[in-house]
Amino acid sequence: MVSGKKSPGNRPTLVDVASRAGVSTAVVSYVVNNGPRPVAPATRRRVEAAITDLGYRPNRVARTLVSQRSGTIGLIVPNTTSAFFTDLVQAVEREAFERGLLTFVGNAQLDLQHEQAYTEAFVSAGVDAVIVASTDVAHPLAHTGALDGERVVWIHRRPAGALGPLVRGDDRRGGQLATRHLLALGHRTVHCLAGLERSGPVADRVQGWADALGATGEPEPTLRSAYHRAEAARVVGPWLATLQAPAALFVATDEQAIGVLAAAYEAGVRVPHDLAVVSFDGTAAGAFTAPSLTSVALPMPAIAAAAVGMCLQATRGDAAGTEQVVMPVELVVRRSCGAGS
Amino acid sequence: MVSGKKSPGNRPTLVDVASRAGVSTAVVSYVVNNGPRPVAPATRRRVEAAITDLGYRPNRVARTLVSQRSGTIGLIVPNTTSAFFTDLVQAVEREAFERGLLTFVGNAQLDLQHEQAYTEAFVSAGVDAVIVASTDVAHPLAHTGALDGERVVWIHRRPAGALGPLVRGDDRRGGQLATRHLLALGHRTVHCLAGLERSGPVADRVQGWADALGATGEPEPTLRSAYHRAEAARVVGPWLATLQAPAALFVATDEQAIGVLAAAYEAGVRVPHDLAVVSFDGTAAGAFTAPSLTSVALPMPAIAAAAVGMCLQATRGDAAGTEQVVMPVELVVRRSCGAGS
DNA sequence: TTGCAGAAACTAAGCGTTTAGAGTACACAG
DNA sequence: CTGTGTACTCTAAACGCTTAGTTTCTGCAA
Repeated sequence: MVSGKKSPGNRPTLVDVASRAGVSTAVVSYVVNNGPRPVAPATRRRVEAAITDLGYRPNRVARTLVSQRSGTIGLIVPNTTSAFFTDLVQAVEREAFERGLLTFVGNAQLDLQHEQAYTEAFVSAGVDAVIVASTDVAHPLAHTGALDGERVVWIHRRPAGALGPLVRGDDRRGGQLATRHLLALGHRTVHCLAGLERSGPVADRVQGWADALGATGEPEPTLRSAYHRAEAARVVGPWLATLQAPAALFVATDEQAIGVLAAAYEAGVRVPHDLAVVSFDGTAAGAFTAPSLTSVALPMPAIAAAAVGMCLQATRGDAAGTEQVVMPVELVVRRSCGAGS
Repeated sequence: MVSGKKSPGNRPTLVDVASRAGVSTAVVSYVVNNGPRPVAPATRRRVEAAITDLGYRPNRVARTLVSQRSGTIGLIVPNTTSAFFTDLVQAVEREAFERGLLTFVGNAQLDLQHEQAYTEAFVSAGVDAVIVASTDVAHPLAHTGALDGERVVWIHRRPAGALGPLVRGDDRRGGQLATRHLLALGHRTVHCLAGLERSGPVADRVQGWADALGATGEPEPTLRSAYHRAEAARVVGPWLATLQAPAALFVATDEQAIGVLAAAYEAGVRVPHDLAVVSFDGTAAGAFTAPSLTSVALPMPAIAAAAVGMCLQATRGDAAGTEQVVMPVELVVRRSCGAGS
């Protein structure tokens, strides 16, 4: 260690740039940030030259510490592998990057403990906001106040008692759309594979299904399964064995529909010939199943844009606690319903 | 603003805890970190009480700034949606969380500019290491020295001239395994859908295919496509139209195989009856296609564990620049090859 | 020449931690 | 009673950056 202050391998800092350009660190900061104060053109050029020469890159950590803004957001999803969340992560991360934000991704693994752990970890990591697609039950942090003063944007559903804007799709209308489409194709009735809970976005879709069937009271879906393909396949298998073809089935999520397709293939049930299927989400995965899925599509890029936009809005803790954006849905017709081109 | 120092909404800091416990911040730090110095049991209890009362959570940002360790890693993948990388992100993030690390995910969008931007952003965000599954071409930062002194772990392939340990699967052997399996099933020959490049992990798989066929010289696959399902479907479509059934096809990645299955369905080519398919990666997605994919599986959890482990190892810049871990592969037999149970 | 405004640059106080170095208090041997 | 450990605890200097508050320097009017 002969060198003066620090081992030469270290990244250059503001001080290095300042001394090389013969100015104070303040000036360097001003030019780096196109700062709050003006810098003379000649000085600016000298600083820029020093920055280039040294290969200086601002240290986000230090910047975050003092400015209280990190340029990062956290995204928490129930899992990373199901079709919908894969698309969501992709869309959010992309949108964020375009706006100069880095994304932390947290996989709650369908577990509230994890969801909580991630939320806290992200906050302590200084994220400017966290986007939560909550596991479909009451969010544990909504009540503890651990989120107070933090900017939280909810996607899909906002747990009871939680604060922060919500971005969601028009689930009920989507359910109607899907069901009516199958009805219009000549099916006398439409079955439904729903999720496990009685409320929340997926329940709304099921409600839409019931609406279209003219049902009243609490809808009772034909089948229920957790939101992953394996479980959906398992649940639908026995049902397929006793199927009176032709039949029609509305599946509440693409993820489950992928399981249904797999089970149908195994059971020798031909889709759409014996069983017409329409699902919900409009995921990328659904476009390349065999057969491809007719699905009610959520405008994922718009959802991501809205959510990320809300992360940037105003300062934390503003009163807009109950803001809500409902995104329009659209039926994308492919093969699985039997009407595909 | 009547309150003493700061608005009460702010999170408590070390100073708050210290003053409430009647100790210095150093002591608080020692108990929080089970620190480098001992703390008397009674004092420790007082500090712990203060922490609980105040709901204190250490600020990762400040901690990172001084300790130069952030407890975060960055993961950069060419895209987030294809089957393999979905599984990789999932596995790495999970492994990291279990070791107390947070994960930044960067989607290079198959673009080197993005890959570079993410790498720099992650480094400036203070990640302890970055795991890169590089877009399959020369990595732009490998040469600029921008990564010097940073801990980088490569997955899948290490660009020429790059430093840092590599974790990869036994691609060539996997290609042999897949091809031999099809041969053993009675096929006289096996076709191959490869990737676009002539070298790298996927090229190794193709080499394995050629090995099994007893070919010599540079292997010439039947078809080539980019690594996404849409492109694979497009490329394989015309070929399917002229297919002499029964035939056998080795597809270099699950992602492409999903496209092949979709195209086959569209073309009325029955898999495995008319076309036996074996692919490579062993992704979760491949288990629920119709038909399910027989695939050479990479041990994803082990790969993630190895990669994350290497992130933690030693300090940055150690000499282990060319370390390499080759993971064993295993043929998972399902339906698409025609031998499935 | 003096005074003053405005522009540009500098100084220094943090942001919330970690951690060497420097006490302090007490127990016990001499 | 003094000297020397031992066992904690405290003080204060970073970490790299942002940004008020202040100073310095010009140019120009009077």
